[in-house]
Formats: sequence, structure tokens, C-alpha cells
Amino acid sequence: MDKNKQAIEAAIQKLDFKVNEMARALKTNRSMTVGVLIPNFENIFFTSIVSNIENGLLQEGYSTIVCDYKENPLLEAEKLNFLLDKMVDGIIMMPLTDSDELINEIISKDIPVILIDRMINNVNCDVVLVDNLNASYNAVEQLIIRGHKRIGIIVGPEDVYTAQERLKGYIRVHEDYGREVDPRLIKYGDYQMQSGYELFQELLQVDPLPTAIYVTNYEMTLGAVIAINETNLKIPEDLSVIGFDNLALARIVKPSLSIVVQPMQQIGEVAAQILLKRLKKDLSGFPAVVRLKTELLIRDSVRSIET
Amino acid sequence: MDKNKQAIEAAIQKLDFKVNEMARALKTNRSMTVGVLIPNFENIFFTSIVSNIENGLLQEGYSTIVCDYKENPLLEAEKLNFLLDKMVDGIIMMPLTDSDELINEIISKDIPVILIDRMINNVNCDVVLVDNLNASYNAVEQLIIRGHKRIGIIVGPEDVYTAQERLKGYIRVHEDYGREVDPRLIKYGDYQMQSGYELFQELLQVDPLPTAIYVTNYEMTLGAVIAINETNLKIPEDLSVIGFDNLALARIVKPSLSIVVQPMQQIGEVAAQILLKRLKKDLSGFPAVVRLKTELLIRDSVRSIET
DNA sequence: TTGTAGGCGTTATCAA
DNA sequence: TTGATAACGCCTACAA
Repeated sequence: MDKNKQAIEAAIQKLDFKVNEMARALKTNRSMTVGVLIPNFENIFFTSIVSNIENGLLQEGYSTIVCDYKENPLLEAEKLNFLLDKMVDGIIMMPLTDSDELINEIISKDIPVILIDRMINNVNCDVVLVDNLNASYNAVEQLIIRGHKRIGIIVGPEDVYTAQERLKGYIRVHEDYGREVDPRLIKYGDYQMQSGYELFQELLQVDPLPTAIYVTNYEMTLGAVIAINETNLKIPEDLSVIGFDNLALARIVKPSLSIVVQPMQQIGEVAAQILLKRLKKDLSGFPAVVRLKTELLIRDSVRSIET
Repeated sequence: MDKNKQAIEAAIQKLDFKVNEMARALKTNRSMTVGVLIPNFENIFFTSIVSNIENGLLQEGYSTIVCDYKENPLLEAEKLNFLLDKMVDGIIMMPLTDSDELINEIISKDIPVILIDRMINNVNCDVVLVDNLNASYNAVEQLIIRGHKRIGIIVGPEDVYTAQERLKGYIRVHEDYGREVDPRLIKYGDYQMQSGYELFQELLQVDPLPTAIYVTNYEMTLGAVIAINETNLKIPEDLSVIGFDNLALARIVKPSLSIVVQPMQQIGEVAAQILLKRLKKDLSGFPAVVRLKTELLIRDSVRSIET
């Protein structure tokens, strides 16, 4: 009965009837919703990735619930449970805690999880990250090639995966070029602006002074730039600087800042793509470990040293 | 039977039983979840407010689903419907479209809506915003007091509430001081970085040149700073500049940038607080219109002109 | 106090 | 093809 169908369609329009997605999810165990969990909303690096994830998922009809955990391990678990409460079909997250327990539990419930940015041991799932080691290697190498012998590094927390990798790159390139690493030139921060600010000043207390400083994330780069502005240092004459992550920032400071650029768009797109594959029960290549390349932009904040 | 109860508790622990929040929501028509909708994730001004909203709601046991609509009116409606699908108990949003239809429909379903940042006509709901008019008034007034006669403004889209208000303040302070407004010094942008960049350059083509430029949001301020870096202009000797919104930015550029600072924390907190009130069916003072004050930070990018 | 049945709005199953 | 019915997991009301 076509007539019947049409009448129903008309009625749906008139009463603007909407299916109750909760009831549907309850029945089908699928919500067509994906959970995305990041450390913090107030960080353009994270939110930019989220934006790109969303684009990929939306095209396939999946909506996204975005959560942050404010760099708080307790909140991380809480938000993860919140996403489960909402019966998300899959999760893309940047983990903070190294604990594999909860994540493995989720995976065992047949909810695919994609890790981004950071890796966790003992978790069997897809992961999309950046080649942090070589990102650092290449950045510091450019400084070495330009004749710098004392290169300071402001690195993240010792127990954070990306920080470990970025430090490894710094150390390995020193080794490869037969250079000593002066431990006093390695400063551990917490990836926040304030620590970039303070550690930069600490590096200026080291004797003999570094001729170049490499800062390994966006927030700490901000802090370092602020610290620079408060000194009388001329960049790059007195000190060469390489920062991290934010393209706009590089153009805003003067002289223009050299930076390591992470492929935020690609991270988001690839993560979304893999998750969509898993949601279609396509397990080919599982567990995928995608390691994306960074780009190094050398601008005016780096100079060569005559020897 | 205390023993019984304990046994049940123990069993709950052992089987790590979890209530199905979907089923509960389906039955009770309450999800203990609030929807938050912002124009864009890639904007620290928006996401910072979100973060503060979340804090307020979490304390009262409400979780948050955060969505963005990428400045796209179609997506705005879509995401709003997504939030309704998730049976959110209330919504806090920054509207883009002026259309009152959908929002009124939501309100009529007894789901409280709090508007932030922007107002909409013909919608009867609480709203938390900033005194944009006087924010501009005060900023431009400081320039006038310092002897500036030709003050350029880079303002947002003509059809956006905040842009209208910020322009009104610019015009009113000119009137109050008996100054002509040169329409060539008013440039309409789209609140994005690129337009700040381009319009800044356009202002440098106006004859006679402005001695000061006031940029009315964060993204466009970024663009303006980049444009400055590409000229030979000395700030503030050749040109005074006042920007908008981002405190860190003000410290990063050199000379330090004068800015209008919006109370992001307060916006988020107040919006959360009002929504919580409404969720408790407390309708006192409805509809509340909270107009928060901005702060003006005069730094090194502004100078006095001798007359 | 404790237990049980019915219904929230879907979808899936099975019979007609 | 169509239509009736059970079940998803929870809450609530009412009965025992």
C-alpha cells in the first residue's frame, strides 16, 4: 500500500515525530556514537585533532561525544565510564594513565579503542602517533649542523611516553655526532606553560651557557617565549630557539620561531579512519601502529655559529 | 536484613555490575547530562568557557556532552538535535543563527536553555554575556585620551551580535568625545585569523593613516599581529594596537600587547550555576540576563600622542 | 518491609 | 509482505 506509506510519511512530518535514540540504542546495543577523550579542552593541539576526528566520523554517520579529563587520572577513568554509559560504539582517546586495566576491559566488551598521541604497554589496540623520537632528532640535528655544541632541552614529564621519546631523540643525535650530553642541560617540565617559563630561566643559569634551546611542546614553548621577552637576550644572536606544535605561534613571535610541527589533521583523520574500519568489524592489520612524520620548520630563531 | 544487603553489595562489586544509564534515562526522562554547544573546538576562548562550565556542573553530579558546529548553521541545528537525542536535561550554547525556532521548541519541551556570549531576539531564556559595548567603549576611550584621533577598528560580521555591540561602543565613545567617525577606518571581518591579517593591511592603505588600531576578537588579533610582523612598523611608535581576549598572547608578542580580557571563567561558572538552578525547577528571576564586565589591560603596545 | 508486574520506545522474531 | 508480540534494563506503583 503506497498510499498508506505516504500517509504515514505525511503524519511523521506533521507531528515532527522523532525516533527515540535512547530506546533504539537500548534495543540494538548500538548508538552510532563515538567517544573521544582528550587530556584538556584548553589546548589547541588536542582540540584541533578532535575537530579532524569528527569530520571523518560524521561522513559515515557517526556522531561524537567529546570529553576531557583535565590531565587528571581520576577524571580520565570517570569520563571513560561516562562514555560507556552512553553506549558509545567506539572510543578514540589520548591516554594519561599507563594503567591498561580499564582499557582492556573496554576492548574485551568488543568496543574498539584507538589510542592517539601516546602509547600504553600491555594494551592490545590500534594506535596513531607521531614519530617523536625522530622529530627531536631532526630538530636537534639542525642545531648541531649549525655548529651548536651546548643545546638545552625542556622536556615533558619523565613518565610520559611522548616526553621519553622526544628526549631519546635528543640523546641519540648527540651520540650519533659523538657529542657529550650535559645532564644539566636537560630540564624536566610538566608540559604546562609555567614550567616552560621557569625551566627556560633555569637553563640560563647553567655555566657555560647553552647556545640553543629546544622546547618540546606547545604550552612550554609559550612559557619559554614569555621568558625570552623578559630578558635582554637577542634571538637568534645570543640564543637559538626551536619550539613545538603551533604554526600560528611561529608567525606571531618576532623573530619568527622555528618549530616542530605535528600533523594534527592527519592524526585525526587516520584515527577516525581506523576506528570506522573496526566498527565495520574489519580487523585487518590489527593492531595497527601508525607512526606519522612531523615537519621541521627552520625560521629566523635559529642561527649558525662560526667555529 | 542487613546481611542480605551486604551480600548484594558484595555481589555488585564482584560482578562489577553497572546500571544501564540508557534504560534509566528512557524510563525517567532524565539523563543527568547537560549539552554544551560552541561554535568551534579550535578556539581557546570557547573551549576555556566549556572547561569552566564543566567544573560547575560536575560538582552537582551532572555530566557534560560537548559539541561544536564549526561555525556552520546547518551543523548547529544538527548538533542541537543530537543533544536532544541524547536526552540532555539542559543546554548551554553559543548560538550562531538568529533563528529562534529550534531553540523555542526546545524550551517548550521544558528543557532549559542558557545562551552564552551571544543573544537572540524572540527567545525567552537565560543569557550570560559580556558587556561588549562598554568593553569597546573603554578600550577606544583610552586611545582617545592618549591623543589618538584616527582609530581604526577591525570588527566582526555585521550580523553577529557581539560584533554589533563592539562597534556600537566604538561609535558611541567617538560621539561622546565629539569626534567624527571615518567609515573608512571601520573594517568588517569574519572573526577569523585571515581576515584580521588582511584587514589590518587594508587599514594601512587608508589616507590619512590611523595612529591606532583596535581589533575585536582573538583570532583576528592573531592575524593582525602577523601582519604587523611583516611590516616595518614600530609598535607603539608608529602605531598603537589593542587586541582582544587572550592573556597569554599579550605576553608573547613584543612589545606586550594591550588587550580587552573577557572573564571566561566567570562566564562558564555563571552559566552553569543558572542552569543548575533551572534544573532544580527554580525559576526565580527568569529570564536572567547577566552582563559581565571585561577588563582592559593597557600594556606597551599603546602610546600617547603629543598634540 | 518485600516482591512483582507493567511500561518507557524501540527492534527483532515469528506466525499468519 | 504484514502484523502482532516479546524483550532490551530500568523504575514505579501497587499488592502482599
